[in-house]
Amino acid sequence: MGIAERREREKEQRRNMILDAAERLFFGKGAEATTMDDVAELAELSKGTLYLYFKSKDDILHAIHLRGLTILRGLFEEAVASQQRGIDKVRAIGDAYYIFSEHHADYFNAMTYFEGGQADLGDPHTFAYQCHQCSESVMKIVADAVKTGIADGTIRPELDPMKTAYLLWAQTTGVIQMLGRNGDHLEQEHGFSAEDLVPAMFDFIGFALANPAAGPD
Amino acid sequence: MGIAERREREKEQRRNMILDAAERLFFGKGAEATTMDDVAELAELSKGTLYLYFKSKDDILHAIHLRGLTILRGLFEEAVASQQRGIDKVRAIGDAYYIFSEHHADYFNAMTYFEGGQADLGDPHTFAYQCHQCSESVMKIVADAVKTGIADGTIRPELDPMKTAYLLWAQTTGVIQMLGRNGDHLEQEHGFSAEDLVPAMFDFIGFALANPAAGPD
DNA sequence: TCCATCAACTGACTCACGGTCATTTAGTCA
DNA sequence: TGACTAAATGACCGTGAGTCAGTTGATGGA
Repeated sequence: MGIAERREREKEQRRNMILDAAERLFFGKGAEATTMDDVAELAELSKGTLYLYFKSKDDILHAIHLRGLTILRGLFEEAVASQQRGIDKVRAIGDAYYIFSEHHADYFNAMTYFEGGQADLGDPHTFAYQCHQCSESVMKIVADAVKTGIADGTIRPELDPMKTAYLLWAQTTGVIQMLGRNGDHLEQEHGFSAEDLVPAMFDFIGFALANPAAGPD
Repeated sequence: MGIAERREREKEQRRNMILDAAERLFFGKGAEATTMDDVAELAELSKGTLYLYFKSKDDILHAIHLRGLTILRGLFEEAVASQQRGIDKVRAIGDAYYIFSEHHADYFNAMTYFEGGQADLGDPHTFAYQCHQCSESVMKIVADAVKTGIADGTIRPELDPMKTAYLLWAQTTGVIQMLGRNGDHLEQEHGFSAEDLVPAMFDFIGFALANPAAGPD
């Protein structure tokens, strides 16, 4: 009876073991430098087997991306629940993002990996599609926080919530991405670090969102 | 006498012809989908010859990136010269960036191509190094504009010019990059386009920079 | 005019890697 | 026990970046 279910469970477990192996390698020496043979060896499987569980190397990367997004969504949900005023919710989301960028730096980099690669919407079974869905739901959390802020008067009413959510997301991602690439250089050339820049960015965003008609913080 | 100089000139010309060919292909069907053999064929050279002029495919991409940066720097210099007040200079830079993103969309994408690839500082002969130098000089233009704005009271004095320059750059790049990836999706899913979002972002930045102690715009 | 030199150029080759598929292994059930 | 099928294998393929031993042709001296 339960055989099909057990098989399903085992399949899921194996998929996760492959992901664990891939993660260790990708996070250790970079996704680019890791071959599918490397992953297969660490996972103690043949390369062919990997392709029974994932469509491609990119699919694995998307699966890891999805893990990161899922963690992030959880943090965002907590952040939103922890505050009352809309502007504070957005700020808390920002802080959560920052914490995520420190505690899960590897996921950040994985989430950054995809160059200009268009994810093909088509097949809902790819992890790329699930990533898309998940990041859409993350955007919704941010947009709702902005909406709350507009309703309670703490955020400028002329802002469009969804547009603002995407702006915040893209801006923040851009900064984090830049830090990953140039962080070391910035530190030794200009004397400021990621730990300086990210909070500065959030202050920045606070200024852009705050409704001047509202009372002080 | 002039032979060495002529050789030098011809070498530069040939390098540019290779770049022209590479650009046409990269811009036409994407850098990823273009092979070095494609470039060689269009340039009417053998593949081996390409490697006499460029260290690698990435080196060619960096050279194209450099072309884009050079154009951009010119636009930024004009923008800065066209305004008196610091805040207006920054705004003009933003507009110039936007114009660049429309009129030279291909360069934008090329500039975006580099995933998380650390440019090796080491060799000053690589185009990656020159790109780094050039974007450093672009940052300096932005930082100087911010500095001017702080001096004339139009920009919040507590901002660090260089830090702010990098923030503006990274945020803007993040937004443009996101638009390149998700632009179509945003349009048909949420009903707003790149043409809506980019100006919105600049307004955003205006709010974050403006010195409330200064008079109205 | 002829030859030595050397930079520019060539293209067949290597090698690494993502992805495939015919075949083998092992678990399940009548 | 044998038939059936899902899971796994690893030799193999195609592609594309990068290499290098050899060729070409302009230059400049004798």
